[in-house]
Amino acid sequence: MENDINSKFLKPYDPKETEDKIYKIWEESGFFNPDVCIEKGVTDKNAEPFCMVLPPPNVTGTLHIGHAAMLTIEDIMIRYARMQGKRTLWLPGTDHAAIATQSRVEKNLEKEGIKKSDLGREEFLKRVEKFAQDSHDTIINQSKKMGSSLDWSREAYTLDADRNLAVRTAFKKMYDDEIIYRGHRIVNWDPKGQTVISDDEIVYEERKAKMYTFKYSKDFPISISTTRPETKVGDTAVAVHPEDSRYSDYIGKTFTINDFCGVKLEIKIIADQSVEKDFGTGALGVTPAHSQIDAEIAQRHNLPTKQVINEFAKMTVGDERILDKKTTIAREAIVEWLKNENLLENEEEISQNVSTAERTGGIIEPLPKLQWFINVNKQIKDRDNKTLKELMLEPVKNGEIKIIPNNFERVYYNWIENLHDWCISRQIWYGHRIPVWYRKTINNYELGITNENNTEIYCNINPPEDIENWEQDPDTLDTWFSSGLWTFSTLGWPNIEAKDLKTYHPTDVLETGYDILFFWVARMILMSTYILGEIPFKNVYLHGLVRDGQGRKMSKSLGNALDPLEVSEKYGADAVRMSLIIGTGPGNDSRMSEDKIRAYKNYANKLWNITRFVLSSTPNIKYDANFNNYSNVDLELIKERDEFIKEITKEMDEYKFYLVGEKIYQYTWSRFADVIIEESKIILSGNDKIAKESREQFLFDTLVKILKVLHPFMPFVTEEIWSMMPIDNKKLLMVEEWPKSERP
RNA sequence: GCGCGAUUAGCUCAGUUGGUAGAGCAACUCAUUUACACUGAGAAGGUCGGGGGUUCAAGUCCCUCAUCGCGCACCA
Repeated sequence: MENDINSKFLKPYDPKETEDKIYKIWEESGFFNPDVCIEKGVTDKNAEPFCMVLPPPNVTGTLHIGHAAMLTIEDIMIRYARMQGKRTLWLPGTDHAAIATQSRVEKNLEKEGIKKSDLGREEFLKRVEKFAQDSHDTIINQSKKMGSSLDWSREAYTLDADRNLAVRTAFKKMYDDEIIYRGHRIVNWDPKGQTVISDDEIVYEERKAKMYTFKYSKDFPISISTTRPETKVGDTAVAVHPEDSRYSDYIGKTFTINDFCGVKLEIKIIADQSVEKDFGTGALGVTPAHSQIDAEIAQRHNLPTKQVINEFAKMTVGDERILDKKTTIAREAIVEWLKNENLLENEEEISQNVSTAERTGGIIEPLPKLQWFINVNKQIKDRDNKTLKELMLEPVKNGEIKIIPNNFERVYYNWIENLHDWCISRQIWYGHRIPVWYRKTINNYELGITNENNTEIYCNINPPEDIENWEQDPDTLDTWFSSGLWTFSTLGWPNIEAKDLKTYHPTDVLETGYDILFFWVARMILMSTYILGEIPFKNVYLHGLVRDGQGRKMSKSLGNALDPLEVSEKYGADAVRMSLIIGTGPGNDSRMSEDKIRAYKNYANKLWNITRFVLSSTPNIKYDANFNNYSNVDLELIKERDEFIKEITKEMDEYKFYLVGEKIYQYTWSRFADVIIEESKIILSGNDKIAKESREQFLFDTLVKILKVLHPFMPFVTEEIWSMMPIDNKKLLMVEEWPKSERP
């Protein structure tokens, strides 16, 4: 019987006509779900599991090209594992991204002239949820367009009911273990976002600033330097180095300054090791309420704390010159006053790092506030008296968790060494509400302001029964708290008997951008080792940023951003996937250009035409995967091909996808098409029946193998071609077996 | 200040345990309807950032300098 060549091959390959259709076939097959694979007999029920969780994209809009790169790398790993017969799960989800989402919606409302306070908490949250839902739908749709073989039946959201239960359960456990505590400390306050943020959410921006050197008063014996004169109205001490002979006579004395720009100061001279003799005047004005370092000094020396700046970055002391003025205005006023009083000794332009909030851009104001923290230095009984820091460090040090590329291991250690307690409470509305209730009393309860540690506290997974006597903490949790639980909250935890949890945790690979190594990867290790006593994943594969052709960051304002959907529409998702993979080693930034994508679109078509040639040259073939009557010439070619497959299989296992993609490209094009097919024309038109049959089988067999190894990279075109291959009893290509390099 | 990268063809990048410098893209010359013009053949293009060292042998290992990029810390 003659095999009819599909007439589709007479036209160039058209990804537009193909990709949506193919994705639908995959979805309807159910094979994205490992349970279905077992049910339908394509995966052995005792097969080794392989699991990845998708780093949940933020529901702040749409996917960018970086997401497309992430989806591609992960889909390659997943499809490869599935074709190797593993019980393969890739679990999707999205992230509520607390601050990021809330501030996006706030900005949108601002355009309509609406403030969130006008709406109130409930109404505002409805708006955020609507926005989040729309973003979610867009994101899911985009992920499908990229060909991601995610198990949609297990989709999760960091703020849905199951994840909320996980969050409350984790919080309660940490509270009971005294890992979570409430404390009055200097925190990073974002006046723009009106919330506290963690150290990791600070972005340093180098800016020019003026450093002023002056005395508090004419009689004061020591000059000090600062870039923030307005904070000096909150000074309670001047610190000098203990061995600084210039100032030793003054140590221990207290000076009263009756009028420092309208404010009375009591300044004690103290000696502290942390002061550098050679910096500035060698003397440091101590402002305990508005500097982390100063607060530490103040604590060591029992100094009073005097808050002079409020949550709106406005002054709370002084007279009309500074009272209620923004810090920047007050600064000018004080400098002006210093000049008039002849106290200013020096004014110098320096460059300094200004702390800004990652999401709002607001300049951070250190303020003393009562907040919730995770203690990273407390010894934990259930974990061999190790601290969270140690728990995070150990599995990476001893190789239980491998980071690829491994130079990031040192970066990780470096971060842990400098780690302070993690502030987890946020004064925003969109997020997991803190599962803590305070007893209402008549006079001592005002939310978050006068409320002190002596209030009766109830912390539990569920609210107290006599709820009318209690008020829940108004704050929500840092978004990374729920993200930290992601590897197991998505698999059924806190039900520790959940089948998925038992089967798939620890997960195999966590693939994500190196930019969230601390935010996310470290926090997952923290949560998993502490809560479950096991690592969250065995391998961490870090990818870099996708930049434009000139190496610049892609951004809307530069106009160089490539929209993954737009280019997929134009060149096909397969071409976009290939161009995102090739030339991209782990941990390195990569470059993207339309030229590159176009090249891989041509490749898809090349493969299409190779198929056309092979099928039209073998019209009577009865493909036999175990054919053994090969000519000597063909045996040589088989040897070479199988060597090639062996090599790329090894490289797949070493996560060198950028290499494998390129090698398959080269083998198919430069070797198979340009040389082998050209030579075949002579053999196929000749009279040697044996040689002809051998060559037909070889061409067909090699095409089959190319389709298989290429499938993880270019799933759409390979599946489409596969569907038209005259092969008996074939499955979908996505669940076919990855070729073995050894011949029987 | 501490740490991490990078520097190889015009551009983007590979380069395994040290063993005759590789690929893609671009540009150049030729072929002209071929399975495929979303094509084929060919040629060109490199003191591997500089200097020093180890070695029979260094793009690769060691030291040093330079330039670029990044992270963390400091930021009186």
